[in-house]
Amino acid sequence: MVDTKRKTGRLPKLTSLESLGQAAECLRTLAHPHRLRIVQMLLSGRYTVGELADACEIPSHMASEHLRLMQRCGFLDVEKDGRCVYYTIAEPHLANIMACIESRFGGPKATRGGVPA
Amino acid sequence: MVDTKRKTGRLPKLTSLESLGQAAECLRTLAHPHRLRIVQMLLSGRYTVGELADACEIPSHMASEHLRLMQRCGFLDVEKDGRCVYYTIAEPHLANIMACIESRFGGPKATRGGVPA
DNA sequence: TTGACGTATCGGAATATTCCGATATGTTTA
DNA sequence: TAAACATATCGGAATATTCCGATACGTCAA
Repeated sequence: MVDTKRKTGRLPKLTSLESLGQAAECLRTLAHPHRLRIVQMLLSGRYTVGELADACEIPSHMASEHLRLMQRCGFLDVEKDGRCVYYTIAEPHLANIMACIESRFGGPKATRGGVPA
Repeated sequence: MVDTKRKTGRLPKLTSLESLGQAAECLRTLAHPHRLRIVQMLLSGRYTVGELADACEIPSHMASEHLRLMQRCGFLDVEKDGRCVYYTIAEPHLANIMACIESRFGGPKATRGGVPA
């Protein structure tokens, strides 16, 4: 049996497992190099599917799938203009998380496993 | 062909896809409710495998697997004492990312999809 | 209308992840 | 020594993810 009160009183304030499940879902949605680049692009303005696909060096129908995924979980908004579709950031917390990521992985050089100089 | 200079000069400073790949790997490692809870616990001190397993309401051999995963990618450090194994945070950036996550999902109530009141 | 273009969707193969039971290792106590 | 304990590892089933080709949809120009 799980004994959660074996040593009560010393535990930190824990986020509920349900909320952590939602957080994990969001992190999984973000956890892809092309989707991270898309978010990084969109944090500086709006772009079309084709522009984002070029920036990620992938065919546009794959960019479209990534964008749909991120839109469905509330990260992005859509705006149609003629035959172009513009995506924008909808979830403001993405700026914070991206800042965390860039502070650790930001440099153009990889610095694999170490802290950027 | 990918034409990256179709509209030069307006792109934001982009992190290399290689670095974003590493970032995505780290995010995937973090993207699990039990692992998030483990990190949240360890940010307040050191705990044994059994204590972390109890906090996650999982059998300890599963906590052990999560811990090994996070240790292998440099998130955690290990310290043996008798027959107990204590884990601690090794990657200081985890505090930042966890703060981002808590600012969005922090409340004990789920507030599914909305911002905590 | 036709054709080109930008975007979106579908189906399937390859791969990765999660979870669990069984079992193994090392440590302490009797 | 044997037994109990804490932790770790292995093998496999169920599930999820990623990627790709093919194709469909809506819009615009000729």
